[in-house]
Amino acid sequence: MTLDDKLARVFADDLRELMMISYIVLGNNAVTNRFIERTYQMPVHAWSSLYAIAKFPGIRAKEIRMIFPRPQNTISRAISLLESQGYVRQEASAADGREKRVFATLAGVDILAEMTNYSRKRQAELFSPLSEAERQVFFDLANKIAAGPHLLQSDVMGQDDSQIAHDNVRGAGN
Amino acid sequence: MTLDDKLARVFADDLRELMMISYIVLGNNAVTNRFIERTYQMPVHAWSSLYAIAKFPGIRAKEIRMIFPRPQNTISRAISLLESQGYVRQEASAADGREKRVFATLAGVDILAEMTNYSRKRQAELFSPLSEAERQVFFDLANKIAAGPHLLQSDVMGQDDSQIAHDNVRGAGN
DNA sequence: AAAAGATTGATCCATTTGGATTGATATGAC
DNA sequence: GTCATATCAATCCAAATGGATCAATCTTTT
Repeated sequence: MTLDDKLARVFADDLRELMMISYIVLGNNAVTNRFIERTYQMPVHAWSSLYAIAKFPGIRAKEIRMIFPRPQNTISRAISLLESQGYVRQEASAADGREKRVFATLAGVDILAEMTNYSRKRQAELFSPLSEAERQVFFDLANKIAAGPHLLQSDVMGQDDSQIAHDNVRGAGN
Repeated sequence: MTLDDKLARVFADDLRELMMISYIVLGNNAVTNRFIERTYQMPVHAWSSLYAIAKFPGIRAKEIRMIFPRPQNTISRAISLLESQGYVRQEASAADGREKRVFATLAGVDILAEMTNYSRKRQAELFSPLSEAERQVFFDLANKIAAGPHLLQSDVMGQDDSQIAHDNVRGAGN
C-alpha cells in the first residue's frame, strides 16, 4: 500500500475530521513556523502576539493568551522578546497595578506589516484549492465550531484545570 | 472592548481563515494533549503513532511521519517509548536492512481502542455545532485543502528543506 | 566492483516548552 | 481594617522539541 493510500484510509475512518484538521494545521505550521523563525528571528508565538498587540493597542497579556490559546508563560516570554527587539513597549496599567498594557512601536508596526503580507500570500496559497464561495462556506462552518462551547472546555476529556479555558461564551445561545 | 469583541474582530480580518483554523486546532490540542498525557502517560505523538501502527501493521517510521507531519526524531522516540511500554514491537525489514517494520501488540491494540473511544467522543463534542450535512461539507472542503499541492510545499514561504515535505502528490491533477 | 551519493532510523545537544511556583496587587469576607 | 482568596504576569526547572549528525544499509555511477 502506498503512502497516499494510507493517507486516504486515515481520512476515511472514524476519526477523519480530527485527523484532517490536525493534518492541515500541523502541516501548515511546519512550513510557517520555520519561515518566521528563520526570517525574523522570533518564534511564531511572538508574531501572533505582535499581531494582537498591533490590532488592539494596550491589550493585556491575558487577553492575547485567549485569542491564541497558548499557555500563559509562552505569551509572557513572547512579549519580553518583542520588547527586547524594540517591537513593543509595556506600560503599567493605571486601573490595575498587576496588569501591563502592551503597545506596538513603529518598528513593530513596520515589521508586522511585512510579516502579514507574507501570511496573506500564504493563506491564499493554502486555500487556493477552494473557490471563493467554498472558502466562505468553510470559514462559516469553522466559525460555528469555534463558537461552540466545547472547543476549550471538554466534557469527555475531563475537567479542564488548564490555563487555556476561559469564560469565553462566544455563540452561547446560538 | 471585551474579549469576545476582540476575537470577533480577529475572525473578521484579512487573515481570518488562518486564524480560525489555528484557533480551533490549538484549542483542541490543549484539551486533548493534556488528557492523553495525564491519562495514558504518553505524549500525543505516541498515540498518533500507535494509531498508525495498529491501522497499518508493519508500517515504517518514515511513513508514520508523513501521515502525521512531525519531525523524524519525534516519531523515532514515540516508537521507542511505545516499545518500552509494550504496546508495539519492531522487526527488521527483510527487504531493506535500514528499515524496521512496526506492529502493535495485543496490549497496544487494547489501549488504542480505549483511546480511540475517547477521541471519537471528543470529535463528536467538537463538531456538535454542525449538522451531519454540514460536517460532511466541512470535511470535503478540508480534504480539498489537504490534497492541494501547497500544504507542505510553499512557494511564498521559501524553499522547504525541512524533513516534513515529501513527494506526496495527493490530488495532483485534480 | 569500488566509490560516491542517498536513505533509514537513532542519537546528540542546545533551545523551547509548559506546568508549577512566586511575588505583587486586587477583591471579598468578616 | 485585617485576613483569606483570587488574579496578573514573571520566573523556575524538569521534560520535550527539533535541527543536525551519525552509523548502517542500499542505490547509482563509472
